[in-house]
Amino acid sequence: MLIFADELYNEQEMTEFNNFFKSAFSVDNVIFGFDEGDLKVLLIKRGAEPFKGKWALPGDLVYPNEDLDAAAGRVLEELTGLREVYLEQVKAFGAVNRHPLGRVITVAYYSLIKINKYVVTPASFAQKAKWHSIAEVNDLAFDHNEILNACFDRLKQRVRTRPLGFELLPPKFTLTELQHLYEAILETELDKRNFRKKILSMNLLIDLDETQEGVAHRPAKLFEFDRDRYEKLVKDGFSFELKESKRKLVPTQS
Amino acid sequence: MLIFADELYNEQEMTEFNNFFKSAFSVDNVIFGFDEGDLKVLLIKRGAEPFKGKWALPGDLVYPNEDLDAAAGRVLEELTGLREVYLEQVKAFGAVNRHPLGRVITVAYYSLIKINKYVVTPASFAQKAKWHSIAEVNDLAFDHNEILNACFDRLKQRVRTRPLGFELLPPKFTLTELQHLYEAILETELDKRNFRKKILSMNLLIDLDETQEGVAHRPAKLFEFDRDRYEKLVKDGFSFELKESKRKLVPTQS
DNA sequence: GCGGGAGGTGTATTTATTACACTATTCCGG
DNA sequence: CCGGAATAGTGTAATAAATACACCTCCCGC
Repeated sequence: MLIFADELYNEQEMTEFNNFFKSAFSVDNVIFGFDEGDLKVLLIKRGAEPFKGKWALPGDLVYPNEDLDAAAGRVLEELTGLREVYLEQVKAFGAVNRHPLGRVITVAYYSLIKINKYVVTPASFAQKAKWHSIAEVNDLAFDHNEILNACFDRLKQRVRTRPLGFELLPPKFTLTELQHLYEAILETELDKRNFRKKILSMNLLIDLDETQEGVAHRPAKLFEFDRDRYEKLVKDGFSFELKESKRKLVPTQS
Repeated sequence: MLIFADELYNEQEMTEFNNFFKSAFSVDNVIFGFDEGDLKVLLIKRGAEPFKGKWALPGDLVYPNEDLDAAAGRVLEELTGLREVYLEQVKAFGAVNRHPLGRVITVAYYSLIKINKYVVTPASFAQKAKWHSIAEVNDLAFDHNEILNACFDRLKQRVRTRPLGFELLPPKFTLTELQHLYEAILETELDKRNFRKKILSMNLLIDLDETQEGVAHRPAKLFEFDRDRYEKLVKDGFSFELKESKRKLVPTQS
């Protein structure tokens, strides 16, 4: 059977196809948070087969009248109560045998949330949700390790070129906290002076003229992300797009 | 009905789900080629409703026992006869109404082929396949404009950081041809001297000590992509990964 | 042999990245 | 109230990368 081109997508083919081929699509959401200097991911312990007892990414089948992005947002909201957070699709995973019970293609998303805003939801599954340090995650259900890695890689890439870090921090933060966040995401150490120079040169931080309280040392200044200015820059066509320095294959245009 | 977490993915739910919700998934493939100084994309004229007579990306439903990537490869091979070409998944498109006849989630891929290797296949649909200059594509069927744009953006991004251009050129090429290719992909002009300096500093080109023939001017030297060296570099952990220069948010590590 | 046409080449300037170490401020305990 | 612990905060010099820019070369065909 060749379904192709002209034949593709006409009604009869589609019905036929559906009749002999049961399938479903789902979304899986890698929910990132940042706490205690560690990048974390929210996992759910499976209470049923397959993979009963294993940790898995939160996910769900996509509803008939639901856009793909909406499904990912719903998973997030049902689990955390949060809406309007940063959410980005990464890619689809569709190996034939990725799901032991049937053919399920899943689309992976990641989201960035302020972990202190996360409230344990009353839903029954919530008690089985738990934050895991990204370094300590191992052996997830299904192909979820692969999905997690893909999402983490995407986050690493994004964070270098767009001011995403702020999505993971409370509204007021210190430069050191911000640096630790970047270090956790990039899995590397950064030079303090260079980091500050770079971040401040973006002009996207508002100096609140406030300082930390309750610390046993010189308190750090607090900053706020200037979302308005960021959005204005983006709207005016200012690009936070990819430029690279070393080993670049093509000269950057001026 | 809440299908979630614990409940998610068990057999009963999946069967139920399938019974009341007919759906399908497909792949669409943006096939890029380069000819006459222009970046081209291979489109198919639809011979049936919906969108009869409109140009569309080649695509197909994913077969039951076929990995997602394999489906994309099959679409490419059926259309062009080519295997083992560069093929990369970009993302999934899953708006509820993206397909007028039902719920179809599609996963977009792009591939890079040497256009002169493309042979018109004997299949019936082949006569309706045609290369279009990317600048002249407009008003495709379904959401295929959006898909094309996403794939083109991804290609632009990739070509800056990985030596992909060679996939689109014949085995032997001149530096000017290579530059024109990059210009077509990046939609910008590049400085000849800087481009050559950069490309040659990669050390991924083999100078064949041959020259063009049959041109009415000084013939250019021919080069070949050093695939072995490239693969060795990748294997040895040399990274062609993203680095950016201007407006970078985080200092690059040494 | 000369005119057309693309091929090929180098340097100086500007900008970005990196490396690097000490002083400042606050809290706390003795 | 003094000293120590702990983190905050700051600048400059060296290196590396990106950019801008113009002329001579070579081959063909007439």
